Amino acid sequence: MSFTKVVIERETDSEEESSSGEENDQVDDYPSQEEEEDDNDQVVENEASTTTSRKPKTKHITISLKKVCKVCKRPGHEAGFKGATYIDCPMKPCFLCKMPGHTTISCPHRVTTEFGVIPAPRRGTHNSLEYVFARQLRPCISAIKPAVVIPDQVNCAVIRYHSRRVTCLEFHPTNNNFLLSGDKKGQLGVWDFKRVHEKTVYGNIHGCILNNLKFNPTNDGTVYGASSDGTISCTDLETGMSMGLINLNPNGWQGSSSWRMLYGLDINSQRGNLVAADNFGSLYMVDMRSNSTMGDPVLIHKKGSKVTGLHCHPHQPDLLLSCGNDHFARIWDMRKLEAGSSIYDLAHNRVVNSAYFSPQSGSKILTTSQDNRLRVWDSIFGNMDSPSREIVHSHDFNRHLTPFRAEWDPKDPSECLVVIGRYISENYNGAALHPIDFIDISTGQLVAAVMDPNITTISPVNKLHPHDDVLASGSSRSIFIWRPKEKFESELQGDEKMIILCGKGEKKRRQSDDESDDAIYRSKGKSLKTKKPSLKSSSHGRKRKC
DNA sequence: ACGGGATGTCGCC
DNA sequence: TGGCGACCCTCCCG
Repeated sequence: MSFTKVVIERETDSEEESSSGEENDQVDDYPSQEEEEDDNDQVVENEASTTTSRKPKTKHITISLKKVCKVCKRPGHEAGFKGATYIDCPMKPCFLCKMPGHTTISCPHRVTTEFGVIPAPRRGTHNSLEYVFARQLRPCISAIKPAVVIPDQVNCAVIRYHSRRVTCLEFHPTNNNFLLSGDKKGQLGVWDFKRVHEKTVYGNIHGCILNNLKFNPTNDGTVYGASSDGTISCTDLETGMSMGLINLNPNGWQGSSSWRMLYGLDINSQRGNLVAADNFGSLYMVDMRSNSTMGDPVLIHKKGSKVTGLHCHPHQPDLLLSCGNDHFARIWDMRKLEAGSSIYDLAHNRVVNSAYFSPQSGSKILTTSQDNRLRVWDSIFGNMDSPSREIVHSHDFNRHLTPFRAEWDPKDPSECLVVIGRYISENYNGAALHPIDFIDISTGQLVAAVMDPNITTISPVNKLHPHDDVLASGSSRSIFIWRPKEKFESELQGDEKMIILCGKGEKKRRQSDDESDDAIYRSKGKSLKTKKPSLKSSSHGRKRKC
């Protein structure tokens, strides 16, 4: 192991070294004497003695510019990006599966097409019913699984659409080309991605993070939003006029310990209720006919902990699913909602970012937890005491990123395909890219990892279209629409894409809210004549059918 | 090109 | 139980 060595000459006259502390500063407080000896003491000592004997009046400080690990500050190894490949610190547990003894590079879960699956232990699974299921039914299920087309090419995009990072996306339920987006600032974007220049951002609805958006099932011209400003809004998409349904901070800012934020949001159309939950563990219900709150808030997660998500069962109006920072996802009967009365508590090792019933039958639950695992809980064939499957996948918590949430494909009748962005990057031809992963939860296999060489940021927010083969992804402040390559080519005649670049900076955006900053580029497969993001056709995007 | 800032969660005291 | 500091493969801006 050889490190660069630099010798600094310093005039000291006859004076003794004033303080060792100063010297320590120069060598960056590290390494300590003992470890210095351990590593390459010989060189250091020789250097010091020869230099001092040659020039007695000059004190030489030998600095070994040891490449110190950026993560653990120890010498002998390096961590961080080497080109487009990230080298893990060997002192830390694997960044992917969180187990000690190896790094991400050598993690057995890294190649998720082959591994990545831990079948969770299931008690009492050796009965005859289980045997019959495994022997006779399971092969049929995989055989009838329909071919799924993966949207793998960027079709159009709005670069820097929002002035802060995107936090949620929602497709319009009936108008297939409309995408709504929320951001960290509380702004609501309405974009017609078929006529890409038709986009609006409403900035006066919420004061901070727009955490969730849900359409009104009886009037799809209005959308509800839950925000960290403590309000639930109901906004008319045409006018941008908004009405508040709940305000948990009517007295304004009284300090962070009392400020309430709303995260989870869903609509129970059969019961005519809107449910929302806050960062103190409470659930609120609103009657959508009268827009009035119903009853008192109910504590559904640990007191003082954030409820990160809510989801109503697609068929059974009495079932509600919640998840939170107390490491649990819980199933509730809405007819008797009271603290501690949950039907099931689904335990996780870390914070649960999201929990969703499967979109068609509602018989499965998909959870995303910050322990880098997706879990599937099966209410028909599984035991709700433990997940029927755990899938190791990189979607860690990072305070600067919108939390990752694995989402079902609403069009997949077999309820197997889910989409989720990936945190750790992969080296694709010298670029560190963060793919959006499509995973088959019945096998744990990675079906596709889609990426574009121009999207170098992480895409934590992803939504699959309810009817079409379209994926919307939110990456930093930009929004991308992905479509399958075949469709893309037949419908758009070649590689044509529409890319909109919004204003360069926030300052500019603030000064003029008109579209003058925007530039629209049309691309026919060739690279754009601009240094701005060009979104050239990607040769990296992989597409497979499952 | 580099450095600062924003700021969730968790473990420790 | 509450406050504080460490964690972190971010991302944007000056």
